[in-house]
Amino acid sequence: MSPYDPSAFPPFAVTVDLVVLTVRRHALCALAVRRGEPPFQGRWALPGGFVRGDEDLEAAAARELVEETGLSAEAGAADPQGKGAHLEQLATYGDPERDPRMRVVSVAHLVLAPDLPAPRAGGDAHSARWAPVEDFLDLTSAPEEEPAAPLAFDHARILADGVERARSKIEYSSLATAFCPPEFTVGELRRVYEAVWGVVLDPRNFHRKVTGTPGFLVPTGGTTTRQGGRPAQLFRAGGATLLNPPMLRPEV
Amino acid sequence: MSPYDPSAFPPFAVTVDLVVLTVRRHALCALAVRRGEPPFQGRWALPGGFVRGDEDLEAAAARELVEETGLSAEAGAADPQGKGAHLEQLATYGDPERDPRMRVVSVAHLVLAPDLPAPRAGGDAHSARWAPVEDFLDLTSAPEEEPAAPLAFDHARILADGVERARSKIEYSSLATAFCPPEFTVGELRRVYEAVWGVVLDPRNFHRKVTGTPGFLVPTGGTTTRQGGRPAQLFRAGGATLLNPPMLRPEV
DNA sequence: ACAAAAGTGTTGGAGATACACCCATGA
DNA sequence: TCATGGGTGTATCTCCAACACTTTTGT
Repeated sequence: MSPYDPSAFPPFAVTVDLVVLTVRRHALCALAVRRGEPPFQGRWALPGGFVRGDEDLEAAAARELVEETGLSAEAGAADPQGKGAHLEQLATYGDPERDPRMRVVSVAHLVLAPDLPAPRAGGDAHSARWAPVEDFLDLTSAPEEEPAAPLAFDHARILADGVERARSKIEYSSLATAFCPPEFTVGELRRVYEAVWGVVLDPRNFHRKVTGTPGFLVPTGGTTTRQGGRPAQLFRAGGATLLNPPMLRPEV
Repeated sequence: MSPYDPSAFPPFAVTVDLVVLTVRRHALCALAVRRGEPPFQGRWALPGGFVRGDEDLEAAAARELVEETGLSAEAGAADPQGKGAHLEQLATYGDPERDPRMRVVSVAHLVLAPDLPAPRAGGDAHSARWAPVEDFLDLTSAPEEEPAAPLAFDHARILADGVERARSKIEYSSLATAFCPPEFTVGELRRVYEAVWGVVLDPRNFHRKVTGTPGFLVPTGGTTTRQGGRPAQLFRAGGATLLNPPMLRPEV
């Protein structure tokens, strides 16, 4: 079986799919687009598209993100300037039956973004929406408004993997700041943790912990009262990417 | 840009590459095969091969593992029976220039195996060897015997990612047992941690910690003196996959 | 004045490190 | 008897959960 035997490397299509997460109204939400063509026409799906012949995987993910949401992304650690969203590779899905049209291998990417104005539906997408991840994952509970219904293809599985990655990664990295605007308060950061983990945290201990972790937060000097109550200090994300000690998720 | 426009999905070849790790003589070692054909003929590389047209990615990885090493693998958590090695997806590498012949996307997988007899070179591989991972990664230090030289393609990067994954995963999961034979002693498990992390651990505290973590180890009732000294209890891997509390890696 | 959110002090307990000490075997 | 590795006990230290309490705004 020489590697030059054409039958040894059957042709594949390679796509990128995006799990785009944000925190809105105290809930972890994912971006979904409505499919305009078969298969799964009219169903919700993750944004994504084909990788071009001369394009790196990460570049393809960043391009699709811009096309479908208008967001710019920066790979690697959350960028302290807040110019764009965090983007990282998630996992690759290649079940031979996952796309009825042909053999498609999809390299899923995870994007974490601050809360944004309504998503702009661009490119192929006929419409786009944010919805709480439970609407796509807990098919047992019936959501109030339009049920998000099962996602197309194997996208529910991909979304679940992305959510799990985000939940575990904010524990030992400073990635939670990727969900915040460039300047944010400790309370806003705490609400990110509470939404992503689905727990309530003690505000006092949380404050001490994050301000005491070296490199996590740097004060900007400003304050804000946008959450009401006593004015809160504003912070930017610090340079640290790994938190030591990690944030502790309350036991399941 | 309809998805049925042929130019929209240029053909890719999809391969799996394997980072196969084990602990031998108190060192973390990786499996490498010598390439029999260009490009990089004669150079060491990670084992791997093309994914077949009707084959799942994980199945392809397991098949390549058997073909090149004779090892059977079981996906997911380390199998308590010890019938095969642990296998999980690592990451996907798709730089357009990574293979000079054509556009190849490689889905790398991580395999953790107990120490084994000499690897059997099967399939395409002309020869195979275990070598300490430093021989492939620290190109500054000159190894004693044959220098392993830089690995072919982007395999040094893939190996580094696999090693990093193994190092962090044994911290919060029971995966270290995948490096041990089906029945093992606490001391043998400790030597796995020491080799993978490159540290020395206090045997007394380590013993207390692992035997006190629920679900990590289950005693078989037997004992052994194969390490010399006082007979040690034998254990199997317990059902737990996530360790709570995690093992703590001594600070860098 | 009151509600709401920010931030500080204090305390008790869980778990980690460091290390003294004992146990059971082979040579 | 000694070397070797296995295993237990115990003091000290660090960090965390819990919660009382003060501060500073908007209404």
